[in-house]
Amino acid sequence: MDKPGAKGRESSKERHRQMLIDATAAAIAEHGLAQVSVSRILEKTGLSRGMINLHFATKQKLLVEVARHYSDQYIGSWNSAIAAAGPRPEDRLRAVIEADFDPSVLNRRTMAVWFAFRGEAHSVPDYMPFIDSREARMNRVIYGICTDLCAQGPYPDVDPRRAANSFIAALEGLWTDFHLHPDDFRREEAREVVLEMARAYFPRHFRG
Amino acid sequence: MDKPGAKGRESSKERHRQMLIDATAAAIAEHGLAQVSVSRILEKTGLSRGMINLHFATKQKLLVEVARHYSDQYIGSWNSAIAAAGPRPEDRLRAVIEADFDPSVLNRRTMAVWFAFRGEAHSVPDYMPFIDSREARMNRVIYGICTDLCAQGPYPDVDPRRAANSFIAALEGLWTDFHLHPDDFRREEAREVVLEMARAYFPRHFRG
Amino acid sequence: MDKPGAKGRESSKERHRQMLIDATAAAIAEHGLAQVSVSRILEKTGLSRGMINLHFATKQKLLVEVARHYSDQYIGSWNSAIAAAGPRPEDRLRAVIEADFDPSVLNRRTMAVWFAFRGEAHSVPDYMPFIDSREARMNRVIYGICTDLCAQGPYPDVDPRRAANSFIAALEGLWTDFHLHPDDFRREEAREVVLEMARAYFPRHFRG
Amino acid sequence: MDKPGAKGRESSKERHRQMLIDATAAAIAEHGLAQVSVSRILEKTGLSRGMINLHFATKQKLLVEVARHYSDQYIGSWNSAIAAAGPRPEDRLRAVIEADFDPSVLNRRTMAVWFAFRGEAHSVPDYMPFIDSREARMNRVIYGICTDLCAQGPYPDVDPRRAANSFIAALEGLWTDFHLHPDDFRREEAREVVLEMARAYFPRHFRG
DNA sequence: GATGAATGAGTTTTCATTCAT
DNA sequence: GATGAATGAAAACTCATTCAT
Repeated sequence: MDKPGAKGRESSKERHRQMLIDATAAAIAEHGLAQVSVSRILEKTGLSRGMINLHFATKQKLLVEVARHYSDQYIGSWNSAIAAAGPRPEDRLRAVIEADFDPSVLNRRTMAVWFAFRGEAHSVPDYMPFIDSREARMNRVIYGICTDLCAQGPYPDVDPRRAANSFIAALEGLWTDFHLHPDDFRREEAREVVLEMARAYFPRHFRG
Repeated sequence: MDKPGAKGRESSKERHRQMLIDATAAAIAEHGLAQVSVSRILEKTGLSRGMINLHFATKQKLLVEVARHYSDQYIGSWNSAIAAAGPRPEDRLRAVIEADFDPSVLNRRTMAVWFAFRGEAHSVPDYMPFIDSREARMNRVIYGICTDLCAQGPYPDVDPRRAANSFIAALEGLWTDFHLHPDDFRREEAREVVLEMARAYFPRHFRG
Repeated sequence: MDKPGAKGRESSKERHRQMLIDATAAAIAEHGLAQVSVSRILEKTGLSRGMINLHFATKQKLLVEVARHYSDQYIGSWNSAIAAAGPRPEDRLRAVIEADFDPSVLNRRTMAVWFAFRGEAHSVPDYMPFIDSREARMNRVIYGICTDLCAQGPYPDVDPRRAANSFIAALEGLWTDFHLHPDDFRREEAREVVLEMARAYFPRHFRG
Repeated sequence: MDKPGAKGRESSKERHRQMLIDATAAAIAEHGLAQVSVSRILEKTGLSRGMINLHFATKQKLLVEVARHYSDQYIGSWNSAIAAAGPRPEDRLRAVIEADFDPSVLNRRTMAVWFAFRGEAHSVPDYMPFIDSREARMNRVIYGICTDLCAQGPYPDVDPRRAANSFIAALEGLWTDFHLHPDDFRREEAREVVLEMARAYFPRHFRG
């Protein structure tokens, strides 16, 4: 169908694209978004100067693709985790916590990228969709879980909306903690913190 | 003691310094840290080109002073809130929550500055002390509160360390929420979210 | 072996590099080293602003390359002159004198460059090697010549070390004379001055 | 005649003037003429920023005054040396040599200043008179000495004009040697080099 | 598709000079 | 006379982008 060699070229194109996205994330983690330059990205790849403009037209569009890439990856692993968890709300909450602290997501580079784009989200609106996607998804799923838990209660004093918000905020805050102090962060302890929150709100579901 | 006129000059010097810090914060909020340039800062002040280098030597040092300024301000208002709260742990926790959601701290510009510097904290280590100061203070105070509450319990299922971490994380996460969606943020509701957490952990202190 | 077109690009790169070195020397001669600016260099070439940083990274490194260039050129013509002179010390001394007063070396621009870098040699140590190379070479060769002449003497009153130093100093001093008063300088007369010195020290070799 | 205190002010004015000239020379020696800035001069004196413009109107005029100062000083010590030497040409030549190698003249700072201004002499014509003054004076005096020596000869092979030029050039060249390698320079040996030249030209006067 | 030399707008910084105090 | 904050032109350098090869 394609000309001979076309597939090889196609895949080298895709490979270059991916190299550039990885190198950009690395450069953000190493130098900070404000100090990322085309040269710094390229020196991590060995590719030629024109490459970014060839594949992404502008540096700014490459940055947007980086945001998209990490967002997609996060959403993907989240979806898998939820899908694998089964229907019980307590299992789903555990899955969500697990997913958020998984090293494939919660690692230095990913957090560096995530926090970098958040810092600029208002001034570069192109980044917003990829930041929002996390928030939206989380909101929906965790609110659903809390509603289910309350329904199975009785937890007369728990408002599912507020409980959901506190879980979301705590997960968010623990990411921040990791980002700022990755060396002191204890992943298992962080999970326990959120599970203990769950126990405080929903003792019947999380042992009581 | 001063030469005549020295006072007028002195105070205008200090005024200009402050103008530059304010303008820089405004520029960060408006354009993002990566897009802040000397020109953009100055056009907000009407001051002359050499001014930043005269007062701060370099743009980078001005940025550090901005970080310092917002950190100092935050710590100051926190300290006042705690000091005013009296000894009871439940009052102190309420004061802390109140302080963190006070519009003098939780507003667009301050959050923009806060999140901007966090994004670069690893690549520009000069920012770290001013970011860390918040974490350290919070940790100490909130852990103290939780310890007191547990001591006055009985809350056999609550670990004060973990409870403290979840409060810290939730406060942090709600700041993030404000930063990303200031238009949707409901300040009063956010306070309620944290108070409901408090009620879940410490029902006897926060009414049950 | 090269990609098509690479050769054309390559050679134009080298040509631009050379243009910048030439233009810098011209600017030094015209404005003085202290007044040489990137703009002044570029306006002599018609090249674009980024060119100096592209080819030399910094203006300072370009200046070092200018020093290297003139040093290399001087050493080269000196070596040829010595090589062509044959073994007899009187011929070699004549060749050395000839080389030092040759218009390819002793001309306004070259002297301007030479004296400019000497003026800064202590404060910009990068210049030193290129200034020293002249001194070292001269010392070695002229001392050798004087030793040979003395050996073929008898010149009981001549110390070859001192004679060599006086020739070196005189050649140096006549360069200075040219540099300061190029319009009054008489090249042929300058040669005669040194030859008469030679005759005073070594009458048997330089006719008596 | 003056108001009381006027003399004190007068002399403080003169003292400041002199401090600035000294500091400028020090800055030239330390940083090179091209790197001398008003700030660098002032930080050596502790004087206030406006001082240079107050005393010399512009930095450029201060530099000219530095050139004048060192020229005046050189000419002065030369004149004393000649005046003290008596009428005999061989004594006068000895005095001239002595004067040129005297540490009050031949020292790092003075040479740094001297060579710095020479480097810029063509591009800043204001420096020229102070550089030329040395050449002119030397020429006249040394030519006179050589003429006298020849007249008292017989030195049938010596042309007094050329002999004079070679002495001037050698003195010049030995200054250059000192400037470039002050650590290796042996003052006494340098004097001997010139005296041996004298002996070669004028054996009857300089013992043979 | 790929390269990397070239461009030039825009950046930060320096610095001689001015001038209100 | 003396001060030093302020100015703004000009400096060096950075860098995303272009485009001939």
